[in-house]
Amino acid sequence: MTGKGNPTSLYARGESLQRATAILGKKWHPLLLYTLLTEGPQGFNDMKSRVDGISDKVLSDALEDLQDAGLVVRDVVEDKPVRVNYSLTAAGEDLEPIIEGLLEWSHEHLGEDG
Amino acid sequence: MTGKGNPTSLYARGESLQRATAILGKKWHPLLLYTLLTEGPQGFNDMKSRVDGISDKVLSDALEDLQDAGLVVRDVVEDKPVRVNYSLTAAGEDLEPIIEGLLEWSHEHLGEDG
DNA sequence: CAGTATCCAAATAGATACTG
DNA sequence: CAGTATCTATTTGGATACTG
Repeated sequence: MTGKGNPTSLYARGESLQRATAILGKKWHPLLLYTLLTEGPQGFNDMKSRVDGISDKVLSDALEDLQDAGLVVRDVVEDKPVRVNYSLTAAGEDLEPIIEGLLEWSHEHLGEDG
Repeated sequence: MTGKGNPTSLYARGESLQRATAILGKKWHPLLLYTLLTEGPQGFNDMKSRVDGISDKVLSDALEDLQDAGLVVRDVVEDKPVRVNYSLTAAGEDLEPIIEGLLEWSHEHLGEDG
């Protein structure tokens, strides 16, 4: 019980929590981050083929969002054809234990299969 | 690197992740859980006054959703007026380390204030 | 290969008023 | 105290087609 009896700090924590879950709560974001964590830096189509069911537009939007949030970096390799590489920032990598925890919690309490 | 080179297991993990974040990604859920974690079991209006900016309807919907997910239990104490008490299930309590991790991550990477 | 442009459907959240 | 009923606004996600 960390903040017992202190509504102000509860409020401040609420803002932090909401800023964090505004990212992890997007439908595809955790999975995209997890893909980068486990499969390493990769291109647009690599991610698309690994993340089952995502469309071009949604993947594009999601990656942009993750860049804006500072979790992912995009770098363009000027070849022909152009290659683009997505990888995690330190902030993105620091989510690993949280994502693993989520996975474990999900298995324990929501079951292995849907 | 746990699932390297195995798209099938990555896919299975994706489903687990999405079931977990379908809960934690709702705007108010993590904060409601955190309130129950730090302030203990409490009534509807207690939660409402602690969670800044939430409306009756949204709180009501959220609590129902958390019950359906098996994270929160609601019990009615038949007094006059009726008292209702919300508390966490074991599954709800097991989210504590994850929520703390999220909070810590948020402070480190998103800053203390907005 | 790596996306954009449109257009559309569904899901969430919020304001306001009312109830036992 | 503990909600429900409406109605609306906003945010996401998705299908399809096209581009350098």
